[in-house]
Amino acid sequence: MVSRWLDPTEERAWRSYRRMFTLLEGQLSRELTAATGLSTADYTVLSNLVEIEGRRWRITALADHMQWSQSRLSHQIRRMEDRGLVRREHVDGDARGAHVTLTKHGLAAIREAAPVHFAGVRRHFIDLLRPAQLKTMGAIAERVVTHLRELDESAERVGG
Amino acid sequence: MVSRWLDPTEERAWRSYRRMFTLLEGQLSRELTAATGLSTADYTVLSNLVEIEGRRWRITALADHMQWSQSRLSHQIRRMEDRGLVRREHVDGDARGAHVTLTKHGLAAIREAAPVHFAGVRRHFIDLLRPAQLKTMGAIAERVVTHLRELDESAERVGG
DNA sequence: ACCAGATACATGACATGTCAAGCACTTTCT
DNA sequence: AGAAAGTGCTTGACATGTCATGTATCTGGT
Repeated sequence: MVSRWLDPTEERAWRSYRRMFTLLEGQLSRELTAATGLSTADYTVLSNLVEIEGRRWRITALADHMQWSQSRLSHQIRRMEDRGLVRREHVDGDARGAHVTLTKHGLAAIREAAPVHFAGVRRHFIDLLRPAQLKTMGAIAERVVTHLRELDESAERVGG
Repeated sequence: MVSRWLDPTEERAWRSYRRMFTLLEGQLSRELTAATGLSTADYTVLSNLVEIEGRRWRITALADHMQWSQSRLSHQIRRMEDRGLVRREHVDGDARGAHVTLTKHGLAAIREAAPVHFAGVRRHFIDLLRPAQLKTMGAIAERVVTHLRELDESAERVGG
């Protein structure tokens, strides 16, 4: 047998967490796409764009912020640009750089999609949980995120 | 502004949960691949195969169990078969069907990979949390999973 | 026995992600 | 100023996932 490196409570936490993620991700993504034609990736990019001053990001900064690889974002933006959701603009003072901004179409799309998205998050996650559970969920996730960030930083100091 | 469909506690729970997943998934997957050459998908398939009597699954049953689409599993198995990790076998009494089983190589691979995987899960997740948090994590995930299953079942009754 | 569906699985076309490399421009150091 | 190294972004090749469809087989009703 290969298992038994986790005790029952641990195994339950881990397995059900994984299963939750898979199912939840699928459900939200299906609902969003059915209602708006946007993929989760589209939605994430648009929602990041709409949430800042000027609605304009440097590509690398946005990739960092989203924890996406720079190349992933570059591909994604190309596809979204092809569909008229976003636009690249040149950056004053750095001819290498590029800004991404929303087009009118992109702005309309995110405004239509956001309620759908939040309704799903509420219905399939938030509203199922008691306030204390929500707090604990936040605490758990922040603990793990902090740990992984520290790991990443110390790896950077060592590796390069 | 588009946000404000979630209050601060809700938003913290949701956002940090998403961020946790992204980072954790990435970390575990990198560690596993670096140490063993297996992808997370490979690992999941192998670990499901090794955990049952006879180490043999019908493809559809395995796909169901893993919550994967049948076609996804079919593609995955083809690739793993090419690398000698699994093998398809015909099923007595149903010429349409196919079993998947581990090869010797696949069995060796999962035995080598499992400790690596569990060590990562421990280090980057389980051991960061207090017992009460683990319990709550389990309860949260089970609540969500139950809800999504019910949703799915009622959709099946209506849709098809 | 026969035919109309159901089932089990595979496959092709296409969307998306990763990794390594390529380009063009900038900065730094002398 | 000029070369080396760094930055910001794109790109191509390839791995992986989805969706629709294809193919073979099986089942149930007549």
